[in-house]
Amino acid sequence: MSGETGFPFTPPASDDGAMAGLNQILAERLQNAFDSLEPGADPAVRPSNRPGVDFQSNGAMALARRMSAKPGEVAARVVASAQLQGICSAVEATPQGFINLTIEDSFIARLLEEQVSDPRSGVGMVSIPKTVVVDYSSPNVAKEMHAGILRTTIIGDALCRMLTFVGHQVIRENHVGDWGTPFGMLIEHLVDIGEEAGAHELSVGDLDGFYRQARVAFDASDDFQDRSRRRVVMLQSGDPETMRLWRILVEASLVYFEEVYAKLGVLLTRDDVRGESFYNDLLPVVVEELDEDGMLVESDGARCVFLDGYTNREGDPLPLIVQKSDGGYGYAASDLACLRDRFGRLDADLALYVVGSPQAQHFSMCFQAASAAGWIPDGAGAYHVAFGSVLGADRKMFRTRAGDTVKLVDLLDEAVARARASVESKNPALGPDEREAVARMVGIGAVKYADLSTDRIRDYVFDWDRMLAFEGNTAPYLQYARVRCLSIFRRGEIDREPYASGRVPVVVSRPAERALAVVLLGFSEAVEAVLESWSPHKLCTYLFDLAGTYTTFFETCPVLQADSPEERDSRLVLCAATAKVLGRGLEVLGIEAPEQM
RNA sequence: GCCCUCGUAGCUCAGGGGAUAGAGCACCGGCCUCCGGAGCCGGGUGCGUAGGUUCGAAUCCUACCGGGGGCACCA
Repeated sequence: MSGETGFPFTPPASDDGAMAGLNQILAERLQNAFDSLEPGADPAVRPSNRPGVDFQSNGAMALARRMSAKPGEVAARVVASAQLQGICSAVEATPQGFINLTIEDSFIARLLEEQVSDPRSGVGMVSIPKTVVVDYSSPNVAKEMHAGILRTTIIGDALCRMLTFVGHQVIRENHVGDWGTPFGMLIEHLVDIGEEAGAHELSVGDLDGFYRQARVAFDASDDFQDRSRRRVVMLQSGDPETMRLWRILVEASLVYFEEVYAKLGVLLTRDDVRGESFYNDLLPVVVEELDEDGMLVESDGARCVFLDGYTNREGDPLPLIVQKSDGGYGYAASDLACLRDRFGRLDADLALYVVGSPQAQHFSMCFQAASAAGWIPDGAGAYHVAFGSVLGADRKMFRTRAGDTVKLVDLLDEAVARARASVESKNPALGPDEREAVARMVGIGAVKYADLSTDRIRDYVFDWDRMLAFEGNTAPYLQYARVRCLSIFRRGEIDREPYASGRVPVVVSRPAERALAVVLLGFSEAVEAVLESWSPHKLCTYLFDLAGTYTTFFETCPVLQADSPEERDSRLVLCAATAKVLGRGLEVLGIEAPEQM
């Protein structure tokens, strides 16, 4: 399996004995009943929006068609043989063939007690951990990290966290651009301004300034161009002095990257850096193996792989250029070497590429070529986790008012500054240290969540006011909802621990309590949904729904002033459980959540 | 020209074969001496167009329209 079409990978969750979601429990129970009519028939269990109904099974209608029977009768037969005692308080087969399922209150309560007792809030560990390589972020050495690097970094990081959470072995790969023809120019510029000045320039974080100056010198001087070209040759031949200068550039950039990653709060470290230079020695091997397989065709002096289904503007076959006519290697060679390395040396089961959608064709071709070359073993696969562009309010590429690309550090600093102002005005009682910490969590969280909460394939519109709002599907809203859950314990001077450990009985009687419990039980399935499609926004949608359901509960069900101690305790469990799920959900998205704000 | 992708309420977005398509913002009206008002309730002529598949289509297929992107040696 490869390419960007088709089902990406075996979904990792729920393949073990850990707690199953309600949906899954019902599906399993109904499966037997469906099997007795037609083995393997899909019960098609879905959440229901009918009043008083929790789930519905839609499988009887399709089955009735195949059996040439009446849908209502098939549904009735399923209902008659399904083992739902103790799980459902009401099961109704409608004449159209819907099966409406209402969960028994006590069953909900019992499951919730189990979930609360589980430190993982019901999200299981996979029984067969896979090795998943996640390629993300990939900034360029000696180039400023701009806002465009945000999406790959944030989405990739969230996926890494979730894969790790469910038990996979995750290998983060930061495919830093540290090699290629621009380095001739950059090194010569370093020589011109002196190493000390160069190091200073790079250390203050004005990487674009350095790059731009080099570019200007390159464009202005034939002599500089010649030197640059010669320098590229020296770099590629491993000239020691050139390599020393190159390392200065790389080192300065890596230090800078780590600063930005720390500010952003992502998992990437220096150990995850595997730049293009790493694959340098593998490029000739890639060419050789492709050649041995008879896959290489010379075209206009370049050595190419031609794949079915790809044509250029003229309708002629489009090559994947592995080796350019000048003997240099194209970036396809680098990505092919990368694939070969990840499935060969790293023994990956899955390689994810969190890269913008403009590169879809490139990856599609690379995956297909690597597959044809036999570098992707059976059962393994590569998948392009594509995403759309970040747009400004004008619907064009996100830029500063002056039209420049936005520096990532500036963007993050502004997010924190805006969050600080917001937190300051809304809770002046916070001490300065705490206020700063909260501002950081809220500001950075808002930026991340804005990026994660919409379908990654779409372009998204960057809007400070919307992402930092305390209303709507935002990080601050979720963080605040969690704070409200926690503040009840503080207000009541109640130790949270017993309520968050499953030792306190849960009773769901009021509709709002019941609704909240049912949503809480959907957490594991929300995580699964993300990993089935590499779409973090599905977890965001779930968390937003949870927060909204909690708010309704909070409005209609007094906790500290409940009618009885049992009711109060049960409601405290609901609060604790909501706080846990919100906290964990944000955590696996890579977003921190404060205790107070 | 070919390929990919997106098009859902005024705006920003969920929903991706199932019953009456949802949320936030904005706008209008109402509520609350109550655990954090950063609240709650009510208010809507909306699935780009046209066909097709299906018992059933916002969802799948085809064509078209509109936006974005890609299409030979930059990565």
